[in-house]
Amino acid sequence: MEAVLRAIAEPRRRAILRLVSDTELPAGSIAVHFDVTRPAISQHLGVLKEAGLVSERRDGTRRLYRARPEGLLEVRAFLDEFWGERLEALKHEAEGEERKRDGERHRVD
Amino acid sequence: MEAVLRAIAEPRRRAILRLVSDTELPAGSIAVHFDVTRPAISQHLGVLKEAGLVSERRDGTRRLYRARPEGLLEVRAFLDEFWGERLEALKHEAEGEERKRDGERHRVD
DNA sequence: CACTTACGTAAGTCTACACTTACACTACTA
DNA sequence: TAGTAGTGTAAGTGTAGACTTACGTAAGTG
Repeated sequence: MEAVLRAIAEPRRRAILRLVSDTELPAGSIAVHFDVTRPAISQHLGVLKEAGLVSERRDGTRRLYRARPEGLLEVRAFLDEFWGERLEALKHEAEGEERKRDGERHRVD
Repeated sequence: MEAVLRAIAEPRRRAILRLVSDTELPAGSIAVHFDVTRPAISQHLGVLKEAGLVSERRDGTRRLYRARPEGLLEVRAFLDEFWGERLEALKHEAEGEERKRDGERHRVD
């Protein structure tokens, strides 16, 4: 739980997660999207993997990374734990407000 | 968003949030639950307030804190953003597994 | 007006961490 | 086998942050 939260608290790591959320990518391809060095990204990937937020698969000399949505389940559980019902209510309120304001259609789960 | 995640990444601050999740408490009463000094807790409360996760109300010399569930909406939104449907599916799977395993009844939202 | 209560804030310390450069390693290729 | 591509790891640096003690401050109380 703590590892997951600390992992996603870092903006660069959230960006990495977005990159591999629906595509499997080698470390190098991920690194080129950022203005920090490749080893820095490698370390971020290590943190994400340690937290269970990405999986690693080897293909020759490359290492392919992909997001592991299950890793976020405990965060979801934390949110539901003591604020579940209240958050649900607030979410629907917010969506209602938004609908009123801009007429956009929203998913209601 | 980042402020919120950084705030809840710290275990002590999550504990504080639990304390004031359904009760309004003065800073001192919160501090006695922990083995760190009162100023440390005061600083944690400052971080939580800055992140919008607690509200502060003054009553004489005391400051009463209460959790602000709305502060977690953006985290909820982050989870839904690119993993919404997948997480939903996984959650129901997990609940199904649990039900099979221990026979407990679970809320299905 | 002193004094106390209930706090926040300042300043300093120690550790965690995001980053860098340099190096090691593994798999493939001529 | 030598060389190259793709990557992790080691070691060092600078900064953020969680903590401490000491002090400041606003609101009640004799």
